[in-house]
Amino acid sequence: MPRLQKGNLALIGDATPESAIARWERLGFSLANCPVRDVLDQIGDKWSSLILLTLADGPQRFSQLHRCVPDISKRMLTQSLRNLERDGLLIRQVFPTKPPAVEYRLSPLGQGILGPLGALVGWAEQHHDAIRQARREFDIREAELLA
Amino acid sequence: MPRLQKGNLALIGDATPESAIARWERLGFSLANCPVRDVLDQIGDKWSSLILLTLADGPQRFSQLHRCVPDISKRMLTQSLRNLERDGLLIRQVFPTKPPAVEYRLSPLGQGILGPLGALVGWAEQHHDAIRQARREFDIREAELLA
DNA sequence: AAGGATTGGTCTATAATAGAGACCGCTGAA
DNA sequence: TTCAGCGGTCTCTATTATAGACCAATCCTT
Repeated sequence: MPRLQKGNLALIGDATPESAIARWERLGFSLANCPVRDVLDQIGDKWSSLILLTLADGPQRFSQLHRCVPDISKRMLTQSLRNLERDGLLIRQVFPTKPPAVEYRLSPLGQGILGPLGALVGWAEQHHDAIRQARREFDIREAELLA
Repeated sequence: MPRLQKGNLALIGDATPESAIARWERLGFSLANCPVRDVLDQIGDKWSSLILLTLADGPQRFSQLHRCVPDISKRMLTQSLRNLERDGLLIRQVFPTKPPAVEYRLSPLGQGILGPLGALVGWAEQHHDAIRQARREFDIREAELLA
């Protein structure tokens, strides 16, 4: 149920002349067709980006991935792999050996996302210290307010 | 509780000569100090990236943001803003008017993440159709298996 | 030949998290 | 007076994640 009704639209944009909705539309986030929410919500979850980065080094089998991403449960690994496969970012290939071996590897689409994803990871690494210091300072300020 | 004990470490790396742990270390994901998990888990949640992108256009007040990000609840908006503020990505400024006005704006750090984040959004926009088609095909294949 | 480990998962029970929406004191406008 | 908006907080419920048992088949060790 959308919280933003027609009746409110006229009221939007009190600080900027351009309305919020118009700004979203201009940026391509038309709610019904928003790549940010539709794509980033998937790969932005707790495990997907980790899996993609792990597969960057080459194909891996299920149990290998389970060991490579240490804290993930089998259930979440299965689920994340299914989502990534559904989005076409990786390919699941079953070898009919006994017992069957299952290999996961990046699709061309999945290879393609490594660029932007790597840039974000690079940024995170580069500013990790600054972020952690900001957290420490915030927590100190918060503790002072309670005291 | 980590699922990866010392006892298992010797068993890792059956397909590749390099062990999984060594690979993680080489990539900088030292578990205790992993920027991917420590940073991307925060900004990779459902709302934070949306908020950052909204603030890219300029400072916004609480209620403006609430209208700009249509489906978010006040609770989650407060929480997301607090997290982003704690990480030093945005600045919360209270104007002592009556009633007080609260303005949120990107910090220099927050401005900096717009680059990598924008690259990822750009990628998402560019490949949105391919992803949606992959999903359709996956769902069709799945339905066929059930039939 | 028995016991254990490994394969790729599924299933259930429980813990953590997200969301809906009521509520708050205060102010300005109708 | 009554209503809307401000910037939230609070509670209750619904959704989601996690831990961990379990599975059948196959191998290796003893």
